Amino acid sequence: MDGFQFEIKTPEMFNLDLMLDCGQAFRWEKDENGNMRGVVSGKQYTLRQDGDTLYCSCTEADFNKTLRRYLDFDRDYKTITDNFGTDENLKMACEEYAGIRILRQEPWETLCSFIISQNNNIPRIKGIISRLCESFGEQIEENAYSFPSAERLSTLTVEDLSPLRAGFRAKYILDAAQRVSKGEVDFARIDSQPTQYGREELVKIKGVGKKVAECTLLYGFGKLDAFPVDVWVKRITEEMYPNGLPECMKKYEGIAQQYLFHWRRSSERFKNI
DNA sequence: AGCCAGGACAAGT
DNA sequence: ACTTGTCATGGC
Repeated sequence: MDGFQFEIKTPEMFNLDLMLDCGQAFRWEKDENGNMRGVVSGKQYTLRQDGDTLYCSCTEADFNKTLRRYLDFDRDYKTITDNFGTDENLKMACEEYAGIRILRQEPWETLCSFIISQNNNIPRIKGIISRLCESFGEQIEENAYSFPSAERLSTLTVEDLSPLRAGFRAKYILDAAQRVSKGEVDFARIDSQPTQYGREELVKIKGVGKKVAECTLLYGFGKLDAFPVDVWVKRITEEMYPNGLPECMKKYEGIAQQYLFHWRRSSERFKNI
């Protein structure tokens, strides 16, 4: 495969396009060659999966340092999802969406992205985040920008953010930027402490409720027991698990959630045909 | 054209 | 403790 510096055999249960475009991250796009292009930790990457080979635009060292962790490359999803198999619903969901992994994004980008996601649709979420990076991030290539730091955003006003057209969320972004850059919300501590600590800390930010907090903990801190409940997951818990989540989800509620979310959502579209 | 979007918050029972 | 209206904006 030309244009790629490095290739590596993927583990089982690894679907690049699916995991990068399933509502966890909002900055990956398919380029003119059908490759996935996005920015991680201030560097642009182009990736492509053919069967069980992953092609990367970076060196092996760079892959090991950044992407291996970002893509949750070394986790054994086979064992985890096999264990989910004792629950019939979850079993079907895992089969249908096999290959989705939980990304480990940067905490600040994750928090900020999911603040923007509230009461919003994915195409528009992407647009707002894209304008945020173009306006206040650093240009790293011709058409690629880093995600602006909390420190940078903490110096801005809601008027400064008006070009984003983020609506009522602009003031939430600023409150988050200020608290995070001051260290009032301590990411290092959230990272090292149990999930419950992060739940209590993150909701101190204006515009961060339970859902956004759980998403940040799951997709930004790798807390796999975090369990974001949006409208779709709420339907699932009410319809299928009125007496609580099954035992087999324990410690991996967040992974289970990811499969169930897509499964329930696609079954809804099915109704309309 | 209008409904709704991977919610949060404040005010009201 | 639950329910309801409101919040900007624009995708579909």
